[in-house]
Amino acid sequence: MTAERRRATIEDVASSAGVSRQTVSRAMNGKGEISPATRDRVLDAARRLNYRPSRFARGLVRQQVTTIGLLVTDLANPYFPQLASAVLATAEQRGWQVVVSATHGDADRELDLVDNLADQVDALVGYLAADDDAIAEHVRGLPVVLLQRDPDSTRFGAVAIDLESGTRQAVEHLVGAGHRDIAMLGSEGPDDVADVRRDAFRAVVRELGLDPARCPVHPCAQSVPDGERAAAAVLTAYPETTALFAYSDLIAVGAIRAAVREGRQVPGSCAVVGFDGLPLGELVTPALTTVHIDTWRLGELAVDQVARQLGEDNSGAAAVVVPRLLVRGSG
Amino acid sequence: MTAERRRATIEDVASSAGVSRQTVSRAMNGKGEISPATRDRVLDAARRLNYRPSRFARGLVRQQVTTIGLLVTDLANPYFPQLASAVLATAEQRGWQVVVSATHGDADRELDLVDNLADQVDALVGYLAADDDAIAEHVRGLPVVLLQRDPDSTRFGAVAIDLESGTRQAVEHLVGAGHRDIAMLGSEGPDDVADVRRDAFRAVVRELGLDPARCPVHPCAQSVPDGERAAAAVLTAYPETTALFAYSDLIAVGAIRAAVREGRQVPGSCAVVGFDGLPLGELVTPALTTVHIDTWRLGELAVDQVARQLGEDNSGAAAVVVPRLLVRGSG
DNA sequence: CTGAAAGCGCTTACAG
DNA sequence: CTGAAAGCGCTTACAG
Repeated sequence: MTAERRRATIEDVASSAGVSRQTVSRAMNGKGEISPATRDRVLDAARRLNYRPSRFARGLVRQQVTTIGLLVTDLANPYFPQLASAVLATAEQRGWQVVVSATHGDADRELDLVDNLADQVDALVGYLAADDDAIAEHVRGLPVVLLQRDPDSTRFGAVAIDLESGTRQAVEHLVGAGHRDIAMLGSEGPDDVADVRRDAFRAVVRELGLDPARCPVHPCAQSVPDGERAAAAVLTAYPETTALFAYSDLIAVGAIRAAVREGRQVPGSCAVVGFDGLPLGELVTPALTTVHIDTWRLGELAVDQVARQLGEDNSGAAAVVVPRLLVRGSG
Repeated sequence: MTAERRRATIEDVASSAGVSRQTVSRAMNGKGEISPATRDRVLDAARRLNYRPSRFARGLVRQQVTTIGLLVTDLANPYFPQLASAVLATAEQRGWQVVVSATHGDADRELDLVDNLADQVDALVGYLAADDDAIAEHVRGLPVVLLQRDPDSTRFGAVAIDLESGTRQAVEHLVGAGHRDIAMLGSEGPDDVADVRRDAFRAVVRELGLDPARCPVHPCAQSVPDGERAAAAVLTAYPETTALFAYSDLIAVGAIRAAVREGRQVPGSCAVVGFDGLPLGELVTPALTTVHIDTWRLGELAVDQVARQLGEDNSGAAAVVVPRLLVRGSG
């Protein structure tokens, strides 16, 4: 007799217990209409055979298992764990499962992953770089909630982050502390590429009556070493700079380092303000002043919106997360 | 006409395109044996109806979608993201999906989550506190790989971390630097509760001929503030201590702070060595010297072991991850 | 190249 | 309390 490869089915349990399939079903699902003796006999057989009902057969007949796909760039990026955590918790509360997938920032891969997920889940939540048409083609009617996207910019569900408000809070805070030469670190690319963050910074600079020439914007990738390099470059090119506004905490941590290395006191002779509100901001010295994004709320709102799209719930809520300045030590 | 609630089925597409179900199946699955014209017509109808084949029906008939469940304590704990990331990446390479679930350290919940996952996945990977019998009762024959568990201590699959080797590397390093008064921070509980970490530390202390009385072990929960408190307590109770060996990086970061606050130079008058090798160790000042655990490898090995248990692969590999000391600035 | 039949493993009425 | 029948939505041989 060879080792049993095949998984036990309801039929195996039924014949082993000497009953019909629907009696097995009753026992497994804790329904009434079954004598305790029979139930025990069936449950015993099930245990003995390591019987687990097929999720496919079950899902096919009772249409109520909900699984959502969560697509992030990279879980190892400190921005995502809390968001993912919130999505998991909120989904679990509703009895939903969450399949997680990571694009690693690869735009081509993104749509492949969407394809895979679309086959296996009931809704998709995530960071998608592709445009509406491309997404639509791949999700084929699957409910979608885009993270960190202006709801007006897409026909899919979306949860926005009010970057402009966050930026305003940061810059106002710096201006209130007397700063007039505030450089921004972290625009994504060259000037002719649309960049919400850079635009928000410039708008606020104008709004507050600052001199744009004294508030340069420096491109910078999203990492500590890149922040370090960019900050060093800015402080060299614009030595009169007294404050650095970074568009992510990772960049800001690098900026603190660079400033210190350049002989600046932080925040005394060079304030640094970050953006994100990651826990790691509390570990550096001085602790990072930053615009905190409530990523837990972001995840919650996204799952709520999925629920609405799935028609289980109609409570409306503005799908915008407004960041809040968190003043710690660096600025 | 009310809005269409029901999802389109293969039958809907078939009648809309004027063909039979199996022709739809052929078109959707890109099989041959279909004329281009028919295929286009079917695909058009499918697109129009937002048709996505039911994953349940499909899974039922072709038994080959593999989904694994990953159970962690809490994704927001900095120890888990990289592990989760590795599991996702390794699973994706095999074309597997990953459902993630978090226990939040709640032992009761743990088994509930196992129940849920056991219904929906083909194998389970994770941190489980429950004993073999309890796990067995809930997984009912599901392949299981336990993380950070000695393979000899369980009849399930397991990937171990050689904590003793890591501890030895750390303590030998400190002894090599001249330290004789080395306190350990982070035993889980009182002396009569089994604790691999504490035992390893004491064994190494003895092995290296240190005086156990000069190498006390202080209990401490896994967080920065707790590390701070514990370190302060130790430095007060044993002022001759010149090195702190923390059993996690979070604790170690707190220890650095406490030491600095107590007027110690780190590492000059008080060395600090952590355990885990988290990225955040590079952000603190001085950068944390730590015993690095290759969590990426841990995740890979776990998924490999799942593959073996599912019988898809038989390449054997020792399921042990040996940590490596990473000397940075703090010790 | 296309369709009629059977079956994947369950659950849900419906009889008895 | 228990079982025979039908069906969930697909795919896989098998005819034609």
